[in-house]
Amino acid sequence: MNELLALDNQICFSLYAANRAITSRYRPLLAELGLTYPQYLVMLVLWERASANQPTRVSDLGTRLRLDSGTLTPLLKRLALRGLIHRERRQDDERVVTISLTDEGAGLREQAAQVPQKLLCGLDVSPERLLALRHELNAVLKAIEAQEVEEEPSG
Amino acid sequence: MNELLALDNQICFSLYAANRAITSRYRPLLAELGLTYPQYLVMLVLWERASANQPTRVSDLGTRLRLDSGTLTPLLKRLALRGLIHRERRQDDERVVTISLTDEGAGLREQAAQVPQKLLCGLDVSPERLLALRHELNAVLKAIEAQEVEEEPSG
DNA sequence: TCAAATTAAGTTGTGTGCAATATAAATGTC
DNA sequence: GACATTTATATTGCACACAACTTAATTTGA
Repeated sequence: MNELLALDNQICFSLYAANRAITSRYRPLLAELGLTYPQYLVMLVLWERASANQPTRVSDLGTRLRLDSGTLTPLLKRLALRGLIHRERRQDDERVVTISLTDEGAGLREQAAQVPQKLLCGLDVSPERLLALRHELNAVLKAIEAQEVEEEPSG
Repeated sequence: MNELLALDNQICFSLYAANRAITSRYRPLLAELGLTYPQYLVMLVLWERASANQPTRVSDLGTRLRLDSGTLTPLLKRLALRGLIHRERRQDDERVVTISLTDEGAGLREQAAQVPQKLLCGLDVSPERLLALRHELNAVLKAIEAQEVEEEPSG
């Protein structure tokens, strides 16, 4: 009876289960917008950067979302197929693909603005508590990522 | 600049990123055992139930891990192929498949017992803080799942 | 008792994640 | 200026997740 191995004592399982549970709450709301959850995250980044007039490369999305091209390339192709974004090779550096919003993609933001409230209302956890949880998660994320840099001192 | 839509203000993104970050820390440790992360979770449940002499059905794993047969069936086939488990249709109810550990599967527990410590040491977050985070995550998970039952009162 | 409903697991198809590798363009170096 | 190195993205292959559907066995109930 190794207590350390008990499923309920694994922080990783709590994260795993909570993440999937939250995602499953988003799914029907995002389906109304015709988006999957990772596609929604990509759109959030694009909306954010567009309103700051920042052009966005595939690698910018990767850095922000911690995703590589193996995930992003097909996802972006689907968003392009849906008419929400443009993918364009940059003239002065043909290695780079620039992602920009179409009018439809930019317009979708208004509908998306409803999503966070819709999700929170009906969830029996106070906003303060969620805020605290978010801060804790970010701290753990930071600690893990700091460790990764530490272990690859390939400078 | 809709603050509600800012990526950094999305609890869901913190969960998503932290979950993948933690999982990526597990990956090399579990690779030594020849397990993926979801396979590890299944083994945790099997070890736990075996030490309590509880037989385990596919649906027991599904309930505990919140996974359906579409995920579990192929995963369990891979574990069986690896020689860690047996899959057997129950005699008295042929709809049910019982999962049991092979000797090798049971023996793997000793190696797995090293995993949690290995993961925690090197992570610059205090155990107390992780414990608090786990409790918070479980509370949110419970709130979400309570809501699901509430919305499907199909009794 | 026997057809309808329910239950348990399996199958199929789509969309991630991620490792490994490939391709092509730019950069650095001699 | 030719060649090795680096950089940015794309491709391939595998393993989840999950919705939708199928199959087969059991239970229910008129």
